[in-house]
Amino acid sequence: MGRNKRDMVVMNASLKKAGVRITKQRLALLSVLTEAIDHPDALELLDRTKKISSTISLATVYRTLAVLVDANLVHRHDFEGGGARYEKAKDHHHDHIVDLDTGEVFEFNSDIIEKLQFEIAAEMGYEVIHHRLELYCRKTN
Amino acid sequence: MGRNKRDMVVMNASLKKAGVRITKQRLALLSVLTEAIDHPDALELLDRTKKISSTISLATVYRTLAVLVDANLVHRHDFEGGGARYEKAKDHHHDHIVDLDTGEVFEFNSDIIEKLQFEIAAEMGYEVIHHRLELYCRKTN
DNA sequence: ACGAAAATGATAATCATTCTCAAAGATATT
DNA sequence: AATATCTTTGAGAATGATTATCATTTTCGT
Repeated sequence: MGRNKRDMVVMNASLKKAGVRITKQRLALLSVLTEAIDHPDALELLDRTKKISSTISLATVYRTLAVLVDANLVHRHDFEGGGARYEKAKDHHHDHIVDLDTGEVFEFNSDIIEKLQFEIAAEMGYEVIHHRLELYCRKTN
Repeated sequence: MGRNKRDMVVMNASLKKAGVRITKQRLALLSVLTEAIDHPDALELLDRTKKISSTISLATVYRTLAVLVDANLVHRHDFEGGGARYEKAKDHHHDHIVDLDTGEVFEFNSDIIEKLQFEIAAEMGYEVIHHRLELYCRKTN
C-alpha cells in the first residue's frame, strides 16, 4: 500500500510548494489522505495516521489540514451532520451525492451545470470563486 | 410594520398545522421571520424578536427554529463561516449566491440545473431528498 | 553542528448548539 | 372561569467540533 519512494518525493514537493516545513506528521497525514478513497473526518484521520506510522495529535491534524486546505492540496467539505470531512484535491472539480442512510459520499460532475452556474452568477454581476453542490439522496426502491 | 390581523391568523394556522402550541414567543419569532428580507442567524433573530415585542431566550429561539424547520415553515442554511442562517420557506425552491465580501445572500433558481441534478442522481440509482447549491462569489470589476 | 524560526503535544478556550429541570403557560374539560 | 394535564420557557450547564496557548522539540539554511 502506497507510501513508496516516488510518493514520498511527490509529497515532499507538495509541502515545499506550500511553503511549509516537512515533518513526519505532515508526511504521514498527507499519505493517509492520498490513500483514502473516502471522505474521512479529523478524528478518523487521526486514527489512520497513528496506525500508519507516526505519533500525531488531534491539534496537529487540524493544523495540518488547515495548511493543506490553504495550499489547495486538500478540500474540506461541510456536509450536513457531524464535522468537516476531507479529501485530497484532484485535478478535476466534482460535486457530491451524500447517501442519507449510510453517510457514503459519491462524486459526480456535470460540465453543463458548471457552465450554467457561471452564467447565472455573471448575469448578476458576480464571479464565482468557489461553489458547492450537494445532493442528499436515498437509494431508489 | 407587518403583524396585522391577517398575518396573525395565518401564523396561528401555520403553527396549528405544525401541531405545536401557540405562544407569544413563537408568534413573535415567526413574525420576525416573515418580515425578514435577509438570512439572519439565531442571535440576530433573538435580537429582532426581543425588539419587536416579546421576552424570548436564545434557547427558545433555537427550539422554535427546530420546530419550524421540521414543519417546513422555515429553511435552515449552513453557509460557510459562522452559524446557521434561517429564512421563511417560500413556495418555490431556490439556490443561493453568497457575496464573500459582504456576507449578503442572493437567491436564484434554474429549472435546468434542477432537472440535471435529478437526472444525474437517478442514473446513479438515487432519489434526491434535498440538495444545496451555493455559489461563493465576488463582484466583477 | 548551530541557531533562528516553525511545528508539536497537551490542554484550555471558544463558539454554536443542545440539554436539563424547575417554574410558568396553554389547552381541553368540566 | 376553575381544574387538570401536558407543553413550553428561561437560565445555565453540557456538548461537540474546532482553534488558541505555550513550553518543548524539531526542522533547515548557514
